[in-house]
Amino acid sequence: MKTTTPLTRSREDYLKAIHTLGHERAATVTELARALEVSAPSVTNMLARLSRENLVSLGHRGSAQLTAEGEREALRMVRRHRILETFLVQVLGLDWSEVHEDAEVLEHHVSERVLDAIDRHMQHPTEDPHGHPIPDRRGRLPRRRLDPLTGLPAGACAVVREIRDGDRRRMTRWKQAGLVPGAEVRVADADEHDGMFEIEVAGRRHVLTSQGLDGVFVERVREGRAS
Amino acid sequence: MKTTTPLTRSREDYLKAIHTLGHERAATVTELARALEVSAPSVTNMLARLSRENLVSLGHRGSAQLTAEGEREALRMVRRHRILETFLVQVLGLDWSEVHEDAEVLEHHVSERVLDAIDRHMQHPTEDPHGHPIPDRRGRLPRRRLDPLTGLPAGACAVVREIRDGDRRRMTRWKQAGLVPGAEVRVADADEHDGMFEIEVAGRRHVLTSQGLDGVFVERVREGRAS
DNA sequence: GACCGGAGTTAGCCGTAGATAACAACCGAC
DNA sequence: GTCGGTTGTTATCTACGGCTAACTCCGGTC
Repeated sequence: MKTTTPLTRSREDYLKAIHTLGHERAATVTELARALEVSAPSVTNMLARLSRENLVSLGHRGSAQLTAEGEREALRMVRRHRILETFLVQVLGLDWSEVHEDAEVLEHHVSERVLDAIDRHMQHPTEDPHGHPIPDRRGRLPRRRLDPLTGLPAGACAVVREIRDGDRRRMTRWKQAGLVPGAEVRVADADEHDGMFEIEVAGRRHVLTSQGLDGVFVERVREGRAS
Repeated sequence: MKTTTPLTRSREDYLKAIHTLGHERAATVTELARALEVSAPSVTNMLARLSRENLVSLGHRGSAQLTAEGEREALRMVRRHRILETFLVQVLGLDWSEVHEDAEVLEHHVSERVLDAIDRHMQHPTEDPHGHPIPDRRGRLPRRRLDPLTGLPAGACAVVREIRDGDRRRMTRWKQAGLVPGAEVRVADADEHDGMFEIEVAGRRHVLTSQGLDGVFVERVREGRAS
């Protein structure tokens, strides 16, 4: 085993992107280029390096899958990112819709020591402000079964569990509507034809398109407590 | 005025080094090479760039002095560094003898927004854990007149004000001896010939060489309160 | 005033990680 | 089965910020 050189920022970004894109499946060059905002040749190039370094294994038509080691590194980054986001919101009082970019930078530069101190300071949180579970030090992540809010039938009740990082404006809108992790929602009306969605959060009604709700994940609840 | 590209990490390091080396005078290539742990040609090279960008002005034999703009940037980095060190110690509970390296990295990567939040969280501290004053947002720094502890005559009393970042082992030793900002010291004996120094801190006596005390700065106090 | 040594510079190289342009390979449609 | 568009690759270039080797330049000493 060679002396492990610390990963560069770029590598860490690629590994994380492959991880989030490739849940169970492999990530293609084009997907990665879009996700990382680089050109396709740059991706091919970097994938070749990561493959040489045994962090990814290349599949059909250049698609990439993480090796065990790559997966470990990716989860390490996910952990760092989520701890930092939680910190920025809980301790520094920043807004959860705007901390993503900062965490994105800091996750690459905070030392293990400082990260641990931050984690300790917050008493080892298990969820970030968007509701995502934080992997433990060994990279283990509780597997949950969540449904996209837009998949629920009219009348269903659920608790919001995760807001998957998307566009900031959308997140702000959701937040204003009360769609934050932990909130109870009732689907008042779901029209499959035109994609209109009427939901009730904390007693208030909101009408949104199902596109506009893409990224909100919930856990269904049996009985409807909201009216 | 051209659209200001943000400085790179390297440039920020050079500016800071020139600032700390060149108190009133210019910094030479060799000094910078040593301080930044790079080769002399690298320094010449970077100084040429910084000069082109109007951040430093070159003097006799390549020596560098900060321009007004360079000075502003350097003080910006000093401010960031000190705020971060204070944060690491006060909020995260890390040890003041070991936070330097972390602050050194983070000062380049923390966004203005996060830095402000940190500053706010600590209620705008004016001194870092080593006693150094923190420049305000406009880069102003209270000018103080401090004396090196080793410059005091036998019998003199003083309050420790600054510990200038040196070697970690030395800092730890000083800390164990009680030589921290705010501590009162009495010089029990100062032998100019052999450089032996006997000091009294918090009632305990310590014998050190004047070399071993280089970096401790104090403010003299008239009457000796310690016995 | 010649010479030596240290300080600085010049020339040319390396690795990282991007980019574009041009080519190849594959897939689906017809 | 051929064609067109999508997808990926190759070749080559760029910028940054390092490096070494080999020079020049300057300040003193003898």
